[in-house]
Amino acid sequence: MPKKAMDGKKVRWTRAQKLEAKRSEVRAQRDDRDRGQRRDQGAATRTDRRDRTDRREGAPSGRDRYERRDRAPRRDGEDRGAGRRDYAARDDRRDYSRDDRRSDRRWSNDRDDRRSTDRRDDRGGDRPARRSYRDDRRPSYRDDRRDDRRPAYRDDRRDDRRSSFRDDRWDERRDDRRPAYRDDRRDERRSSFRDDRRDDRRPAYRNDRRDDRRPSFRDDRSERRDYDRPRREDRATEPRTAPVREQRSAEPISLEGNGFAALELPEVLVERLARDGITAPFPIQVATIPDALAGRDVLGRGRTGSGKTLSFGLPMLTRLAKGGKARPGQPRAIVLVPTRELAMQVSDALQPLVHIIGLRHKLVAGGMPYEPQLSALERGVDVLIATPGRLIDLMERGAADLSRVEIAVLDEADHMAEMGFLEAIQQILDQVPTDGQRLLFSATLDRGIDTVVEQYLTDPVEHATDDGTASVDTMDHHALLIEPRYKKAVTAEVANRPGRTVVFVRTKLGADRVAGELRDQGVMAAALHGGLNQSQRNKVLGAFKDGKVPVLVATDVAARGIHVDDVGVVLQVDPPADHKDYLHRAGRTARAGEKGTVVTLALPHQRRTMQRLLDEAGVGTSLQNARPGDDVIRATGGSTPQGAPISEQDLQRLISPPRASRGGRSYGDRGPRQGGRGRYGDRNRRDGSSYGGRDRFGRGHSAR
DNA sequence: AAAAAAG
Repeated sequence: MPKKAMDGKKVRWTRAQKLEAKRSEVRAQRDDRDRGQRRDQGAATRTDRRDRTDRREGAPSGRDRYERRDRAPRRDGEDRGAGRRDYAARDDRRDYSRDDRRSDRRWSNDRDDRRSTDRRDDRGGDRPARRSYRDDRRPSYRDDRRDDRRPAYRDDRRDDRRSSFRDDRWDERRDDRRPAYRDDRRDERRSSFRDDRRDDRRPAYRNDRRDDRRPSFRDDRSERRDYDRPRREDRATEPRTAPVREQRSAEPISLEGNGFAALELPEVLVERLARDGITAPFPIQVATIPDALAGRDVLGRGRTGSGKTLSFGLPMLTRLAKGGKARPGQPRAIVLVPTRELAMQVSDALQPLVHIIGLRHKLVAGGMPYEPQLSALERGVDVLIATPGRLIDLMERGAADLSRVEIAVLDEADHMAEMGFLEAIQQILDQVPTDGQRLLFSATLDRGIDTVVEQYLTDPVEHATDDGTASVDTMDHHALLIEPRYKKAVTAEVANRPGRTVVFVRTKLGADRVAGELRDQGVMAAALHGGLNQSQRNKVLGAFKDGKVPVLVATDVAARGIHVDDVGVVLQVDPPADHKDYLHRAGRTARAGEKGTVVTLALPHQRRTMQRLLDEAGVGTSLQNARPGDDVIRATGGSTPQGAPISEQDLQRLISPPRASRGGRSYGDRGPRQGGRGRYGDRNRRDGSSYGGRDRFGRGHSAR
């Protein structure tokens, strides 16, 4: 790590940075032993990387040079945020307000222009010029970014990963008490893969596809398989006026008075939206679309359900359609989202628009087969909608090269800026050309989001369509103080209501447990959490969207972005961790102008935390005592459940109807099918039993 | 402290 001083400048570090440098050195030595002479290569690469960053962030002022040096170790260290934090914490910089910094950044970018201008005479220094993607600029990027850099990354990471892997296995070998669910997950995953591939189901799908879809996109779809289901359901629930196909082509669509047309979006897009009954843009769309169309970096805040997907989707597609063609392995835009469900939703929402404007998109996320994603990339894809893990994976495989990304979008950015995610996001965004457009959307604009904003956004326009607190006018908030012994009963009463209910719990185990308890009391409920394999997740979510399962018991996987209409009540069985989480969870109801109720349960020992949380969230309510049967609960529409216990098998039968039944049936005709479990009953039962095992385990705990 | 994201 002392190699860092290689550029000849004297380096001043804070203590923390020295420490980190020391650690890195130790790591490097260890790597040395492992890898022999590769080290040199790696060192050279590091310099390279730094060089590039300097170009982006560089500014001639002494202060800024200091800052750069100050930050340098970050690039090599594990924690890339560390340098910046230190910097922010330094006494002598306390007066250096955020605004100042921002204007500095703008300045530095101007300088960036000048540098390029020096190299190339024909470029103006103003933003539009900088934003253009010209062929002759590219080679320089490629030089910087490719070849020698990537291997270095790969080595680093692989090393880390390998060691952690080793530990894992080691643990397993000597430890019989290994966490149950880890094992479960691995099993499930494996079996799901096998299922995916083995596939006697495939023929049925293919028929299905041939029926109602145009052949030109068949390629793109060939991987759908399991993911097919929720997609359709999305489409069915998403625009409430879900038009039937024939209706669409029937009458010409008038763009008269169409709010989207007024935003100067291409007619094809406006028309396509109108066909789904989307003619009036939401406030956040009105606010952000013009700026995004103009190519500016946008920082958008809006409650989930406020239409953020279109806010970035429309301008993104419009700008992409204006020119250029995706080259193999080089997407022109990336949309990063924190969860797979969200990725699928975004992909679905954009799909008709992407296609109608003549572009190609691809969903790239974990838990899905690689091959379709690889081949789509190879063919060339304009928009990549991705979760960070798989995208990085593909980058490392050399399948995705981000050096020609013109537009980068971060959805639910506050979540992405959290510990553990941030690093991945940085790794990805570091690969994206610095002069591209960046759009950042989130329900809240803090939680360390500024790190990302400062690092990657240039002179962003900020649009917020609400004040960031809970909206009291469309949402009723109840906070109930209950005794522990009533918790189960109150939960069931609130959940036992007509319409959809989302129940939030803190842990995965808790989700399984509560869902089980609800079913025991005769309330049809299913758990959704990250411990389920992808196909289970899809099935559960699909069944919930279908209305087959009215109660979804979820961890915070579902807190953000999951878009289901008509969720009347959000019930928080476990209080959220902080007021942001409260708002995110609450955002699952009262979507798109509808009414909704948020009920939060708190136990006596949680009373004070809970009240503080309510205040912070800006919900104007306070805790009230409640027991089963109280009026408060009646007021939410809940009632004491009377039904007979629902078994695990009943649930499974409901959420994963026999596969064979799907072949040849049309869109609208997808109720539960009579006639038993069919040929694949066995498969279902096998899935179910592994799930049930965990469930019982969880319930056992709850008896305590 | 938990959850999410790569197998």
